[in-house]
Amino acid sequence: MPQFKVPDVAIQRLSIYLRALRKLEENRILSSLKLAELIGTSDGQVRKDLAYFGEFGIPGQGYQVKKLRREITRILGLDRTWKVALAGVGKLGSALLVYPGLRESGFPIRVLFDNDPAKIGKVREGLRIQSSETIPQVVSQEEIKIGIITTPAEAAQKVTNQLIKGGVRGILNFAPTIIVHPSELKLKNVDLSTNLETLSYFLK
Amino acid sequence: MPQFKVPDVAIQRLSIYLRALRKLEENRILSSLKLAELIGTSDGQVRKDLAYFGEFGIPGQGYQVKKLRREITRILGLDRTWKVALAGVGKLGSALLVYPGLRESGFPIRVLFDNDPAKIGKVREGLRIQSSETIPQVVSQEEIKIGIITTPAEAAQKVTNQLIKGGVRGILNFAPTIIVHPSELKLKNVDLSTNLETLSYFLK
DNA sequence: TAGATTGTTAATCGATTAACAATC
DNA sequence: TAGATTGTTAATCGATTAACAATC
Repeated sequence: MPQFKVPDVAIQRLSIYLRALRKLEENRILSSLKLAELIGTSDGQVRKDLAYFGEFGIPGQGYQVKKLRREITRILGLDRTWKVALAGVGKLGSALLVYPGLRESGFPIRVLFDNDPAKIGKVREGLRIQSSETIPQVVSQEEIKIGIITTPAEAAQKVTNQLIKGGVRGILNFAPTIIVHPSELKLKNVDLSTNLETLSYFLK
Repeated sequence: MPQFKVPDVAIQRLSIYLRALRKLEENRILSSLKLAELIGTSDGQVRKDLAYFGEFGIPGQGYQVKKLRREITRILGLDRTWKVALAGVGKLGSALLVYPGLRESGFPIRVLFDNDPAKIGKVREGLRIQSSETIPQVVSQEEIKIGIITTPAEAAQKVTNQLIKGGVRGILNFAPTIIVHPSELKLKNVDLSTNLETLSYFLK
């Protein structure tokens, strides 16, 4: 593992390389160029991204799919399960809850929070919806490190603070708002309206 | 409007500036530094982003909220409505369909497509689900320029090709797969698993 | 006028691309 | 050995930050 900082975009590409590798025959060998073509980047970019973490290929030959898959899985920390807390069980939250992809990729949702009294106590997918007030205790007790926020924009900041209090270190935020946070927290925003507005600009 | 290329990230920030401006009193004047603080960037960055498109401030004073709001709205092409086609009416697609934010921000979903015979013909939110086979005709007839893809990964490429055939020029893709596309198409990927896997790396 | 803040240029930083010696 | 492809260094490109003259 490198001491220096690896750019965020490089990590994102590792995740995409891994997705491509999963579709390939285990015993196959492929070159950086072939892998690059599969995902629409350059061979140099592939080698550069991998070089941050070590030497995984054979000069003159290429990379063994099985080995590369295993290495990237390890680099990304995907050789384990990360329990997830979901805050905000509205339409979008419910969609994520029943989406099998989360569990399949090792990020099972294990606790649900909402601040609507009408929802608290209800059971969804076998999980009881709990009051947002209890976030710090529950999250800390369950040793959850990742949160997904699907609350309305107004609630996102408070929920973030509570998740942090409970020991969460990474958050995926779907609420369309800027969240103030300490640098120790890794926050990724998934911003629907910003994406659409960017499209609008380019179509104009 | 500038002839040269404006970086994608700058456009994204304009969208975020606009969101902050919408919350402020119309007649207020604020400095680039104040705006920057609201969204967590630097004053220089704000001025640089705006400078791509013109001069909107008063030296020594700052920016009038009302005017800046209007200008950014115009720059992003948000002074109109963009009809949207939704392909894939599963859990995620349904969540987006009932999400009021899309209509409110000027991107109303107007046509639904799915390739599941059990769904075709059903009505959701007043819209009849149509066969994916009819995408080119329907999209072209309705003059739709933006598509949202919430199909399984396997269907995304075909649906993209059909949307392009119908005249769509911008796509927001939620399917976890690489989509091959001509450079005339503006494609934005919203990739849940890549986001989570990036979190995993940083928490490890 | 003095103080504040813009618009813009120059300096810095960081990521991507090109190129090639080393290696199988 | 000849051909292919890696790992890595140097060159290029592009975006961010710093700094300041112009302006209200």
